[in-house]
Amino acid sequence: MGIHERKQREKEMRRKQIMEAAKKVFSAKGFNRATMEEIAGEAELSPGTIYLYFKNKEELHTSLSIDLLGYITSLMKKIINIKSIDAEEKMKKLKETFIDVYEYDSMVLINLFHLQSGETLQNLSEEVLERLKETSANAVSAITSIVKEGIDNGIFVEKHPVALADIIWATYSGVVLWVDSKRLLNNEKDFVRQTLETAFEIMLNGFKVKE
Amino acid sequence: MGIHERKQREKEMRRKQIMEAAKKVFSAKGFNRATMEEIAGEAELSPGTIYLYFKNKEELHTSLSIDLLGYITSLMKKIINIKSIDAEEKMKKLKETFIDVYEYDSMVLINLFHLQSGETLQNLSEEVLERLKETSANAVSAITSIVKEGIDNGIFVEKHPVALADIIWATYSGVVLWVDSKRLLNNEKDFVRQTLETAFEIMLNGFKVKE
Amino acid sequence: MGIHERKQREKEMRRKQIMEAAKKVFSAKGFNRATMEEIAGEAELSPGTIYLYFKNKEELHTSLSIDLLGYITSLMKKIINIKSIDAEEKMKKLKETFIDVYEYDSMVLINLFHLQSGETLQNLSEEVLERLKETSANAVSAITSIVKEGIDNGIFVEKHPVALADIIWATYSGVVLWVDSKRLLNNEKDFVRQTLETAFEIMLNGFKVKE
Amino acid sequence: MGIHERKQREKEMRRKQIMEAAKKVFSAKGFNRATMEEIAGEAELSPGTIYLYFKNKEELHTSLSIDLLGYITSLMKKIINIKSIDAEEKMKKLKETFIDVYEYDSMVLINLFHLQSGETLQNLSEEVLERLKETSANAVSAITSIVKEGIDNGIFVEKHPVALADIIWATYSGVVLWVDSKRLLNNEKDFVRQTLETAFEIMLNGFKVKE
DNA sequence: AATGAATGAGTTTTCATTCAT
DNA sequence: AATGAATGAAAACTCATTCAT
Repeated sequence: MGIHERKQREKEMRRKQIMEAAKKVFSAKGFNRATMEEIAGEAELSPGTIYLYFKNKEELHTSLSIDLLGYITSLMKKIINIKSIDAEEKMKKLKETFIDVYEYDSMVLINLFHLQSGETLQNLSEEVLERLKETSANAVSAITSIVKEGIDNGIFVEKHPVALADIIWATYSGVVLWVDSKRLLNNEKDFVRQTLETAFEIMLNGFKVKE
Repeated sequence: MGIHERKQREKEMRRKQIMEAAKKVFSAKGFNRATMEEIAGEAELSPGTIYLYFKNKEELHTSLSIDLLGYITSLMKKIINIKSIDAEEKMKKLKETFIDVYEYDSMVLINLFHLQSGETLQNLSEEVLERLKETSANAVSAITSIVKEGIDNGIFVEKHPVALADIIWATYSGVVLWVDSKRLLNNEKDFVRQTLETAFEIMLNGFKVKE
Repeated sequence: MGIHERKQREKEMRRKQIMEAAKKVFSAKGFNRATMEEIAGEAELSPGTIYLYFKNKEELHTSLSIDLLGYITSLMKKIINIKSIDAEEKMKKLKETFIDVYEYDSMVLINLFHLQSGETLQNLSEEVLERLKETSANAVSAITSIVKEGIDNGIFVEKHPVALADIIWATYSGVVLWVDSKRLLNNEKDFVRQTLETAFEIMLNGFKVKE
Repeated sequence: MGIHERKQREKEMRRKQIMEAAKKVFSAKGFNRATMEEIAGEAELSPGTIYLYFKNKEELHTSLSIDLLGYITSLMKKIINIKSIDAEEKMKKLKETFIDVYEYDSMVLINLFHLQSGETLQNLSEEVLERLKETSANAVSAITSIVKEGIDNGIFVEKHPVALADIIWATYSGVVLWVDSKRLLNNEKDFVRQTLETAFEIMLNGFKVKE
């Protein structure tokens, strides 16, 4: 391993370290009330250092989302590549993946869905926006390919695959946000898992061609 | 009309006037970048006056959402009370209402769905939080009653009515936010209408008991 | 009683009513955190009405002090006029009066002594300042006359009567403020009475010519 | 000198620089009319910087008082430690010290005595309040030790030493405030020095056991 | 590369006071 | 005389970001 590679790797580790700290603080305080100083403290670095790795607060925040989005997409790609099961089975696995991700990192997932806001998007740099678009498009296209397979095989109703993929994704984000807000408003238990289960069951049922 | 009633009415009009101005400014700038001074200017009032009618910026913002939520609920109640149609028809009308509301006031609707965030909820006064909870519960209970009718009549699958109502609402908010963010990210056209159409069609299909 | 006199009397009563309310609120909140609106509420009047009777907040506050100062002076004058006792006895009665006043209305008395601050004095109108000066001078002159009698009769040491009167007054205010602050700082019991007793005893002892 | 020590020293100097500026502005304008911006300007710093060193306006103000109080106490401790003189002589030196301090920094001294107000005390942080209590207790205890010596040696009357110390301190603050207010009210000359001289003479006379 | 002290623009909010009714 | 809605100036304070070291 050359000296350059080691430097590169160290740099990458420092980035992760900052993101890990940011995740904690954003989760605890929300975007507005989290301060760069606190994130720096959590990462055991100085505020100035964070700016060597991230252009600004907004982009640090968005980076967390992009990361998670990429991770979800990678999981979905694995599902797509399974040869032995059909689209309906893949949809079921998709549902399970969604639930796993929620349970693994609910706060960042919630942030990710909140990112879908004009106010936030307008403040991002061209570059990060580009990365976000790309990662987002990848996620949708992964879902799309599953849906397409279902339509091609005559299992799913004939709707445009992208439209169906959007609906899957929208339902995912909608359920996560909605049930979370019910939890906050009414001190209810966390019903995201059950609600996602039901939502995807209904959706899958709705997708299927009726004989 | 007594003097007291006139005063009361004037007061109510002033509130509306402020909310109208706030709606404009929040829509144009988003919550954070909107300033109370600008809202005051838009309402042709002084900043101090706003504070006679709303405790703070957060609550002014939330009031817009509560209002819209109450409006949606009132529309849903009308649908519920139609005697001549069954639950499936009512669901279709619900979808149409949702689309109408989106087209009538998309910005406030988007705000409403963004309200579902811990950061925002934590800053509200007990009183406004209570009003929000109540209005929100009313909305869900309206949907629930339609769903319940469908289940009772053997048209819809036997799932808990509240769960299904949550899914309807979550899908509504998810689609609105998701398609809006796609529009912002990719400069796409506004596909909310079509996507809602499809989403509700799929959902309705998924709700129905198969013979 | 003519109509004019009745009006006059009503006006005076309204003033008292406002001052009574102001006393409560200033005592509870301190000058800065007391608001005119709260005082108005306490007096069951509107804010505007207060301004018909007092030029501004500062003067309303000062009026309370002037009133109390005038009351103390009237008590002192009674003592002066007692023919049957000598200056030493009068000093003792003075001490008792001071203690009584403290116990009757400690908050206003504390305010009165805090009034001795450049910041406050600079904001008063010429007229109220004049009344304050006059009332204050009356108070000192009452004490002075007792001291003078003592010096003239050879009971008290030969110091200038005004200087001694100042010291009496300063000690009174100093003890009241100091012991009150100790009470606030250390949650001590209220030792003003005992401390005043001792202070005046020491002072009287110090005043007396030694044989 | 290590790098850490130099940093520490620089930090301390910056604090002093801010306090020096604050002293000027508070003296000229009084607490309420002084603005943080003006203090910052006077210190040739930005407003934000002040908040790196002092939590808020209130605490910056109180810090000035605590400093002076600590200084007075250190002077008193020196007096206590003089072996060659008795309590009566020490009391005389105490008086001189009090006068010196007044002449050295009358505005801060006046502020210090005004600090004795519930309104102010209630806004301080636990930490600063603690420091104030401690410094204040030290001051009283210094005086107490002188008084105690006098009582033990049979020179002073048998009163409780703390009570006598309170009276000394109360008289000091009372005279300073009272004479200052007379100066403001009546444009009189500054008679604090003379009045303090007389007050302490009287008090000392009063303290002494009569043969 | 890392630091962290300093910046200073920017905004909410308060409340004494006024004045049309 | 009384009201009380409206005013609007005024200021404390925060915190993302910079840059000299």
